[in-house]
Amino acid sequence: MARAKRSTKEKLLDAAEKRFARRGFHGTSLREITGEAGVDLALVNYHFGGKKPLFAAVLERRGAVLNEERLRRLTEVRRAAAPRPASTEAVIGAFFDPILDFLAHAGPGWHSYFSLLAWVNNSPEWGRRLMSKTFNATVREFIGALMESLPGAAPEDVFWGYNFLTGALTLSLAETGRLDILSSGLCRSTDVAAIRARLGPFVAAGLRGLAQAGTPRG
Amino acid sequence: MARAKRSTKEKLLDAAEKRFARRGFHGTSLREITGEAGVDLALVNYHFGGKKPLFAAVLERRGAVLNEERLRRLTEVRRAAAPRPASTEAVIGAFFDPILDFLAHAGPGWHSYFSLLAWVNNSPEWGRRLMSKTFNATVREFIGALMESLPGAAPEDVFWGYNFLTGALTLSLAETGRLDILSSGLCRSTDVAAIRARLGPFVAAGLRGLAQAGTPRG
DNA sequence: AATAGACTTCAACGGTCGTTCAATAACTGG
DNA sequence: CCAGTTATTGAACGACCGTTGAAGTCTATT
Repeated sequence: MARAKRSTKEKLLDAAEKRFARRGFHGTSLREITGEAGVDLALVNYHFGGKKPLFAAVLERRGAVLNEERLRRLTEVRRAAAPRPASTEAVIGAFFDPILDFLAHAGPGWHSYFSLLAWVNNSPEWGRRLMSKTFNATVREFIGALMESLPGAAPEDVFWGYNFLTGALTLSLAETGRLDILSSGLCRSTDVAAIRARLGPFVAAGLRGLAQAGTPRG
Repeated sequence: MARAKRSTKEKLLDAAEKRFARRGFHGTSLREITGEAGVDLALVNYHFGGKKPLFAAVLERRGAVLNEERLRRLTEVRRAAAPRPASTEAVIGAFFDPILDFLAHAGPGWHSYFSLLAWVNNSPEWGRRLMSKTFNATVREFIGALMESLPGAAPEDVFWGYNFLTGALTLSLAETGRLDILSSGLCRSTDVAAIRARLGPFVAAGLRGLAQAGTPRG
């Protein structure tokens, strides 16, 4: 075994990530989490200080990794295009591809994490504070890059475009299985390659369409 | 008072709709709901048979109204375009406009309902069964109409396009307030007119882009 | 080996949950 | 007005919740 033993904290984070992703914050009990982690109930409070801090820690752990990778790719596509601004497609790729790469090649933890992220992003209860705290700085960078890639587009249109973009991404990550039923099995919610092939073109075309439709208005 | 007194069932549905929309199924207690409704706790079980049946009834009540209005408009745009298929924009309008009209001109109940719908749609726990039961028949009609409006598009692309479309809609309905923060107040999550002006153009362009990008693949 | 500190265990606390049931009240058709 | 149904009340049930504190174990340093 080359792998070091997982610490108690990591066991708890992994188990919490998995359970929170499936049933949300209120639908998951600490006894479920500690049971799955094989760890005593009281250790949640010892290591994290409570249920809510544990939830926040789950979101933060991979969120930091995701932010770093996204910014790395954004810098890359910007440098490749300099001195012109990066294209809309390239910016979108830097935003989506880290997620899709982690989903395709990393462990099942990322699967749960993105499912949880989809849940949080649509939650009025958590979406505002928690998402903003972890992701706002990075997202603002990307929105800025999108504005540069769409000269003449109204800022409001780009903000709303980002909202639609992340909504489309979010529902794809939630893996509710509904698309499977709707398409009678033709499409599968878990098909990362299918998302990769389609989500980018969809939102790039959407953003351009929105920018063009919006310009004459202003 | 021209309005008839609300029945106990309606009071419970209204209160449950409001509370479930804000904190989800597990985050809302029956005592909260009955307290807000001003009725006795035991009446939930008397009238609905339990918490889960109440939740399903909340989803079903306005879902039936929404389905009816959507299908009415779909029939209308199809007849107006006959014998040619309805345009992608017209089909999308028949799908979105009932929601936006209810939001803009009907009572606050619809507001809570759509927020709840956004929550359910992204939930792995409820999204599959409950959404499918109430909405699949109608949604299949719309997907069929979208396919007719995009001749040559691969069915898989249209199914995925619908997934992105409904994801973008869903996040807009969730009203998490995150867009307000991201845009420093420039955009407001609750601005129905802003959604109406942008969501249609965005997804129409996205669907066309997806269909065009997909065709050479097949 | 002794000691200090970090970690883990166990049992229990008060509180809230969804649900149930017998009783009472309100309504309705005769 | 009465009988029979429907609706409402109030209290209570057992189960599970998040959190706590005291006691025990492990680890590293002296």
